[in-house]
Amino acid sequence: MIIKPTESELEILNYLWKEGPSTVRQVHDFLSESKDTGYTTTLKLMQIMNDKGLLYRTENGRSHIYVALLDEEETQQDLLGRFVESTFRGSAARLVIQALGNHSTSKEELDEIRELLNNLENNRPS
Amino acid sequence: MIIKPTESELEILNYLWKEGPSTVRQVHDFLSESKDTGYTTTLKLMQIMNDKGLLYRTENGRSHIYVALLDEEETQQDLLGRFVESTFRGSAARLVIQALGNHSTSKEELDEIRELLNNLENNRPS
DNA sequence: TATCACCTACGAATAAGTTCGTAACAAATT
DNA sequence: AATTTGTTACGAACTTATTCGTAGGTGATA
Repeated sequence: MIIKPTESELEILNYLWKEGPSTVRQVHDFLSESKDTGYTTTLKLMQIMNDKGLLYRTENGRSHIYVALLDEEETQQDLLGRFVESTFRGSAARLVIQALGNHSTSKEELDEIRELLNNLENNRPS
Repeated sequence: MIIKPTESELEILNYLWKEGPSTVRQVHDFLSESKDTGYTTTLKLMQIMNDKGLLYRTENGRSHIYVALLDEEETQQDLLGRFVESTFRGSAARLVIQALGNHSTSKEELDEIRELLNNLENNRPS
């Protein structure tokens, strides 16, 4: 799937990835906490996403239950690639350095990253 | 400056950050290599960016020389913050892991990251 | 001097994304 | 039975970004 979800679509996908199959009502109630848009806006967006093939839905009484059809990691990977390209002119290393330097990260996460770093270095000659 | 440059604006900013003060012609010639749009499109974009305060320009004979008014690192930082939020639900660590795992990074860069990691861990109790 | 090349200015068309109002329907409540 | 509540459908307005055509000017060239 080579689709780039829009900003609003991504918010919806994030909810579905985290919470699993959900109704428009559930998605909207969540989005409302941080956003000030009407119910029909969320509804319309999810209908469009359904048309585009980003979501799949099944009937459930008088409402629908929606599921994300895009894979979370795959989508993140794709967006990350574009972002590195457009914002860091292709340098993933510079992005990583800025990300680590300016966002709080737990010791566990830092250890996980260090582990990854060791693996990378070992599997890479030169 | 709390401005979010658009995709096209960022392309122009990237050129100006890298190459320094430039004319529309220079910017356009570069963008043309990877994009298929007319000269007046680039011109219009840079005029709009000038109006918005993203660029500053000085007269130079019958043409203009443009300079980026946004700071490169500051802008990257801002965009990175948004990106982590929208695409990785706020987890910079997950972004870093995906970035390191899927983009080729040189040994020198890996070392630099490791160095940074050590500093972070030292300056962080718990 | 006439033409050509290169520049700016800017209105306007196009495209993409977002938002909402209204209609229609069914179930639940009074 | 009438009203309220919650749902989908969908057209249309609005907003933002991108793109280009055309006009107008100036200097170099034929």
